[in-house]
Amino acid sequence: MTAPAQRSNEADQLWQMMVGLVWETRGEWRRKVSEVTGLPFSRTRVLRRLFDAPMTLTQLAEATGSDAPATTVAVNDLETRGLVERYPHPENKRAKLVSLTGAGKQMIDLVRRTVRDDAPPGVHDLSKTDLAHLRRILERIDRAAR
Amino acid sequence: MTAPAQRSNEADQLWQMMVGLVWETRGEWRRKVSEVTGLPFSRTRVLRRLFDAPMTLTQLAEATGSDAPATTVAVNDLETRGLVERYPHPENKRAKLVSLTGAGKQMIDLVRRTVRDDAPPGVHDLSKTDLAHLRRILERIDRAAR
DNA sequence: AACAATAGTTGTATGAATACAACTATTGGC
DNA sequence: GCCAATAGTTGTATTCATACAACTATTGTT
Repeated sequence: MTAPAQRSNEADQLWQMMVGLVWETRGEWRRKVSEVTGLPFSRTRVLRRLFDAPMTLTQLAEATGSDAPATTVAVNDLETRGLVERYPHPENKRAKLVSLTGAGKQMIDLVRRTVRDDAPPGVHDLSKTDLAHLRRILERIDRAAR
Repeated sequence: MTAPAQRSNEADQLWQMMVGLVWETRGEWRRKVSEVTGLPFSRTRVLRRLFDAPMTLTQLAEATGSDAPATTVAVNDLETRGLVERYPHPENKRAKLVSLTGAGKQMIDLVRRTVRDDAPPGVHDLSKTDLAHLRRILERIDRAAR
């Protein structure tokens, strides 16, 4: 028995809804991001992860949900394009740290500035108070996610 | 000038927060859906769109953001698997309507039941009233998105 | 010193998504 | 009846994403 049990509490169920809603609109967005950056989408995923701090290849692989070889290839590509650089890990000669170059950071900024994806109609139709509720709730979730 | 203007109103901004939150966690989800259904992900996208009502191929292509040939292939595949069926459009002999079979509906139910990827901690921590707010709001957005 | 585990690289294979050209069948306007 | 537009199909080519095997270099343990 796979026993679905009833882990289906309100929170998970709502999360599901949210994922579903967002997901439906992602195709377009991905396309735009690729168009603006001139990069395959998986590359920008890597860039995003590096925005806050440098990471080792292994950490990157973990963070992006891909494996080590794929990560190496992605970083090679990004390095060739001058968006990222590798340097030796200070404490572990096996490992390498990957960090964004200035150009890499600019690339992310570019995406954030230009690929504003518009909210679907339903969001625009929300009342002022509902928007306020939504903001408060999302901020709370966001804070907990860090 | 591309004139970004300030369409960046509250709604769009909140939407982007939502996307950001969901996107960061999207990791396993797609994989799980494919695993549970045994279908390429793009197929389940088609199924989802058909859940509410039958559509012509052209409408489907529009709704999924792919082109006509890709849609034909997807529908062929789904039809072979018995998840979907084509029948003639009552008013237009050129067009065909595609609708879910019983098995197709069950497939979507299956996904909804089994692939609930867990809500991040922040969601679980919300108060009862915030959960209620969130549900009401998401339902409203969802209804408008159809 | 020997050995298992970790970190990264290279190469290859496969499946998925996407795009395009070229075709048939039907429709509606003229 | 003629012709452009619409709806769908077939086939092909390309790029992406993903997974795996096999390898080198370093580390830490014993």
